[in-house]
Amino acid sequence: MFMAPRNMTQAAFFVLTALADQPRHGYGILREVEELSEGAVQMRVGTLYGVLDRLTADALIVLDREEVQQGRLRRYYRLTDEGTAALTAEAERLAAGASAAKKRIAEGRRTPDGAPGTTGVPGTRPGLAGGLA
Amino acid sequence: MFMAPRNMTQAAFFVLTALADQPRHGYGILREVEELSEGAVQMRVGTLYGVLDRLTADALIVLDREEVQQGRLRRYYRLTDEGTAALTAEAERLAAGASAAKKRIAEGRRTPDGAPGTTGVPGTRPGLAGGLA
DNA sequence: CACGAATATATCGGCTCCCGATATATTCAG
DNA sequence: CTGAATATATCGGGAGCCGATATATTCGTG
Repeated sequence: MFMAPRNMTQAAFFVLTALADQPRHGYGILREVEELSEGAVQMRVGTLYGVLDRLTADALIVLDREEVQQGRLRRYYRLTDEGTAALTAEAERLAAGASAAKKRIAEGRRTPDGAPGTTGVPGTRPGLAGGLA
Repeated sequence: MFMAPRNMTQAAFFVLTALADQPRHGYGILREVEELSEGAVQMRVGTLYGVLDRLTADALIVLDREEVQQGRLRRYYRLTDEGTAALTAEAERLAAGASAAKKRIAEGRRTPDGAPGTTGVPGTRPGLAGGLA
């Protein structure tokens, strides 16, 4: 039976993003996530391997190859087609959610003396998929 | 000392978004989240009250008023200024993350025969705050 | 009138998942 | 030799989401 894909966690999202352009190994993912988020996201080692296991189990990533560089093992992972699709969908969902939030904040900022709660005329509801999906 | 705000959960984000334009009560938040996400997000009752408690404890929302409509109690919550700021910041973070992911997906889609792994020339790194923050 | 659905509140146990700490091993700089 | 960086992995605690459950009123249907 088909398992409904539960919401992707933020950690999983950033791991997939780090792997989007090329295969990377665990420690490299850690550095790349920090770099692409400009230091905003600092994923912990303890978080990474759990995420890696789950993404592998869900077939969103696969073990690409294993290399030995200067005596140190490097285990490279890469996105599957399914992983790329999932990342793309998640990116659109995030963008849509962010867009919807911004619109609503702007709505709430309008003159608070206009009989709040009584009118409620939505007219055009923004919604999530506003020009994105 | 300043508490570093731990990452906002998706449930918290959607509750704040639902409250962004006007105060709402618990059950109304549930319906509004489902509506604004076009059915994509169906928050559970068990999730809601935990989120509401945490957001209240973090002073991102406050109890606005209590009404009795047709014998049923309605407990309305509204955003605080801090809550609006947090939601705005989170919306920008989500948009930036989504944007970064899309760019990287596009990068990975380029001709895969160009000596992968050896070059690694970053050139212009997109980063998260690409024209957003 | 009885029943179910919708409205509206709230709690609890289980499960998933993130984080801090910890462990192991090699390379390189001081 | 020592410490930092690189690189792997595991474990326990705690936070947070979900399903189930409970209570109570209103309204529509039979």
